[in-house]
Amino acid sequence: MDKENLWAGRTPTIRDVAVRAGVSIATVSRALHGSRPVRPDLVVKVQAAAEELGYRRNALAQGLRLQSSSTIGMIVPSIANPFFAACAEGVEEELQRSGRTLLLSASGNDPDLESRRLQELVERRIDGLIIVPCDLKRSRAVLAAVAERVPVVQLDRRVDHLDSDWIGVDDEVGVHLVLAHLAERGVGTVQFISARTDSSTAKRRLKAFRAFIGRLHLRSIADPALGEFTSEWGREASNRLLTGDALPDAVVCGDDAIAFGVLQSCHEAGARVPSDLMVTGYDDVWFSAVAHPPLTTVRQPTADLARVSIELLDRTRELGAHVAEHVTLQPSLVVRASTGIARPPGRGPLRRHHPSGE
Amino acid sequence: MDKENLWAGRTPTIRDVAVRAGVSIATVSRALHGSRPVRPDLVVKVQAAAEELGYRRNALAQGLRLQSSSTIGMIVPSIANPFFAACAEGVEEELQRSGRTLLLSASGNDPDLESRRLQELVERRIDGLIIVPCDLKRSRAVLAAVAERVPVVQLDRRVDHLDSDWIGVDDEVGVHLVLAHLAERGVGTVQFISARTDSSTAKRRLKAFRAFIGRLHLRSIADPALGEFTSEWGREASNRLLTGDALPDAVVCGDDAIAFGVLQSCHEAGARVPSDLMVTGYDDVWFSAVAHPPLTTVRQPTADLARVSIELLDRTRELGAHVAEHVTLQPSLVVRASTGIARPPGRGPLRRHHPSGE
DNA sequence: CCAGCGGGGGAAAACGTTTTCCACGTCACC
DNA sequence: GGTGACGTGGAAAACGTTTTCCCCCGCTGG
Repeated sequence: MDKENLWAGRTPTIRDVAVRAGVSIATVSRALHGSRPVRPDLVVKVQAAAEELGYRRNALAQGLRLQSSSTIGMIVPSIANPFFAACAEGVEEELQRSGRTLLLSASGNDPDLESRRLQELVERRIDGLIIVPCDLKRSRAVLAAVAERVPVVQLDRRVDHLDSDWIGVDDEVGVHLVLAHLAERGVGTVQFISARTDSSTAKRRLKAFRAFIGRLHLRSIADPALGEFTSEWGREASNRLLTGDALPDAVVCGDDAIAFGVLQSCHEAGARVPSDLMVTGYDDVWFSAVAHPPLTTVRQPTADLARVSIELLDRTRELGAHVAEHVTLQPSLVVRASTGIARPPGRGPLRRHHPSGE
Repeated sequence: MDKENLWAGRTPTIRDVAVRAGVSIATVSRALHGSRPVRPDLVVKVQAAAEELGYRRNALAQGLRLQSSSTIGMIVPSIANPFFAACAEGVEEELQRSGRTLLLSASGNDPDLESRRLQELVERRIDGLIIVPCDLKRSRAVLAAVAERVPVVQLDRRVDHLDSDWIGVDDEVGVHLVLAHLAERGVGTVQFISARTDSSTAKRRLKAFRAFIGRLHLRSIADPALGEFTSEWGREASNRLLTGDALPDAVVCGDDAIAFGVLQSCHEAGARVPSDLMVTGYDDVWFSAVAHPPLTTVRQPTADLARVSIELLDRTRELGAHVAEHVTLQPSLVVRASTGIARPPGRGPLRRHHPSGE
């Protein structure tokens, strides 16, 4: 087999199809897209020729001509963060329905990196941008510049004072759901462990926390511990807490990753969750359900977030520049064992199978 | 003067820069890329003009002309699976160094979907493809066709009988590490919970498991339970196991997600890990470290996998078609508490802080 | 002083599409 | 039977680059 040839061989173009079908390239284009009527027999011939040659449109050329790459760019702080991964997966899935593809970049929570990748995407002539801006302030300038050239939707997080579409969930409600639930469970004292307020979500959750504890007659035993949205930080902050001389009834975490760190720290220190200490997360990433104990957390509807992101993008595309739209979805509380009743003790001895007779 | 043109939202082209700098477009191109010497004063002028206009190259046009999109396509079964997410993040990071970007798609473990997304990527004229083929057999045909047009690297999984580069880790060694470790810890009986052998990794791990248990004097109490690489399946299989009338000393899981499901099931049934039952995972995704108990697992070096993938791609690009290369990296065992000694009991009563005086 | 050469700028030809024209038949209608 | 109208195919012009030529100019060496 002449693999050699094929490697060297040009991939077939619309011109090759035209020759083979004995028509002009214009006719080929029209036959394949139906953009104008073509005699039925020619359509058949063209399709046959395309099929035989294994013709595939060149999306670059098409994009150049059409001034639209049918490509959407997305920038998230980290792909490995399962919340963002879920959003990205949702977006990707949604895009496939309209034959578009996803250009995915990670900013690593670094505004400079973020800005560079943004430029990259603009150069690729993306038709729209979905971004989880990493920094409340420092992401603003570049993003503003980009927003003048291409439709932009901010997802989850947002920057200050930028007139751009945004889609996210209501952090006030989310935090309120958690705190109200804790209050109902008889919690008196809490500790908030979250991330520094560089991002809008961290900021809003903190603000909401401060606003609601008083109203719900909860008491914070110490200033909120603010670090990063990572399990390492959760572990560290929790360790500090557990070695301190006062323990709250519950630890409220800024996201699930932090909560995992807290849970681990509790296990290591021998603090039992929820009987000694309740723990809550935020995001409802898929494995918060299989944590030990399963985590009470605030669900953000990632599929909806993804869907609406694209709706907003498309609307902006149609309408042209218009007044920015802010869509706020409602979160829901997922109650699991980390704020529930301690699990019942094991039910009697386990039967064990031994290789050679008992 | 065509100030008119420069105005309305049109993003500036190389031609605009040329006009502003008072040179030809050829000179602009050369000045910006240094592809041929240009008089220093002109270089300065061009750069200034480009800067002032906010000029950004049009990657579509460039790609069309250069016959290379400086884009790499990647297809994984699911972005939400943290192992693949880690690989994708590694690839993305690596690509940025050479100014390329990542086109990421998810196949959802469906060969038909996979094939469609593959076509999409080919149309986008990706310079290379990194794929985790979802099905050992059914992914082959399309992939073979694509491999004739564009450099392909299979990552982690691979299809049968395809002459293409592959990079992954040695599953024999990985499984052996786990089993040898268990044997050393005095385990006599084991149960394997993994995924159906539609994928090469599932198949190889199963084969290795079967090959080594005998040699290490372990005994499998039942046929391996084969489902999917999900925590739901782990949970289900484990539930069946725990309600059966025989319990192994250890459960060996095909990946970490399964292991999480198993852990959860154990907690629910009151089986203590590792004292009643040891559990091992595979992949070492980031939160296996914060599971309860932290999971003993096989680490796959995702960053290396990503790096080598791209090296292979680039080499194929340089050399043209060449005999396929298979790179096998070595996994390592990460021993944690899920096969260790049960954690020491809590150290005395915890101090609790109460709102109003103790 | 002239021929040759080298340095460097510009015109123009691709790259593969889509779409606007234009041309050519055929038909219908007066 | 002439003349529009209509239906449909083809030529060609973009889209924004990079790069191959070609040309001009100044220098150098004989």
